[in-house]
Amino acid sequence: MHKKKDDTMSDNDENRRHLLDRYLADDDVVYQATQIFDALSDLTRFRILGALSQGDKSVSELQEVCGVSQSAISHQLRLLRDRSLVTARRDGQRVIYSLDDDHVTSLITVGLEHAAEAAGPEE
Amino acid sequence: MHKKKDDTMSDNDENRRHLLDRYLADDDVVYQATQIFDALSDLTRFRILGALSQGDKSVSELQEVCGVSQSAISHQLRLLRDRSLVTARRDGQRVIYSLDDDHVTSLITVGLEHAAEAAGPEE
DNA sequence: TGTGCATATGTGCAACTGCTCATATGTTCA
DNA sequence: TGAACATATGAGCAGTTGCACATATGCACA
Repeated sequence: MHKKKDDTMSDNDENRRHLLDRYLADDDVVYQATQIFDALSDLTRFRILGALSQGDKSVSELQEVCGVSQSAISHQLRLLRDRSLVTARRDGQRVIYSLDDDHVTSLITVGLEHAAEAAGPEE
Repeated sequence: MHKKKDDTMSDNDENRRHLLDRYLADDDVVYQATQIFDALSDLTRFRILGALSQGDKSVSELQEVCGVSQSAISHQLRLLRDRSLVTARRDGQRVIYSLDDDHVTSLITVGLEHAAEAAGPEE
C-alpha cells in the first residue's frame, strides 16, 4: 500500500516473490493451498468444477456431465460446499450450484493449459 | 500452431474460452490436469515443490524443509519425477532436484494467493 | 578396497477416499 | 394429503495413499 507505486517494474516482481516466500512459510496458508488442490485432484470433482466454470448447473445436470451416480455427485458437492468452493441455491425441486471462488477458475485454466501441453504438445 | 496468431484482441478472450471448453471435453487433458493437482494436494509434495520454486535443492535440504523421513522425501520425489514435475542431477554424493515445469510455479502462486485470502483475508 | 555419507527402493500397515446401496428429506402438483 | 421427482445423507467396503523401517545402491576419499 505505502510503497511508491512507480518504482521500476522489476521491484514489483521482487515484492511478489517475497510475498510468496512468506506464504510458503505459513503452515496455515500452505495447508489451505493443498486443500484446494485436493479438491481439484479428483476426476469427478474436477469435472464438476469445470462444468460450473461454464455456468451454473443443477445436480442432475452435473450428473450428466460426470457420469457417476447421483449419490456420488451429491457427496462430492458436499465436500466442495464444505470447502467453500461452490454455493447452492434452490430453484423449485432443483438445487443450482455455482462456483464460489474466482481463483478456482484460474486454477482450472492453468491446470488445463499445462495438461494440454503435457498430453499433446502440438495441434 | 497453425492458428492465426493475430486476430483482434477482443476475439482473443473468446478464443481462450472456446479452447478451455475443448480441453474440458477432452478426457485425456482433464485426467492430466487432475494428476497435476493431485501432485500439489499433499502437504509433503507441496512443500517440496514450493521449496524448489525458490531454487534447486538436494534431498537432504528438502528433508529439512518438509520435516519427514528421508525415505518419505525420496518416495515423493520419485512420484514427482514420474510425473515430470521435477528433474534430478547428481552433484557428487548429492542429488539436486529442480522444477521441470513452469506451470507448477504458476499453480503454486495462484494456490497460495487463494489460500492466503481464504485463511486470513486481511494483513 | 573399505568406510561413511547421501539417496533410492521394497515392504507392511494404518488411515483415508470415493463409490454404491439404501434411505431420508424436501418440493411440486393433483 | 399422497405420488413423483430431485437432492441429501448414512453406512459399509474395496482400493489407494503416505509413512516409517529396513536395506540396497551410488559416490567420495583415505
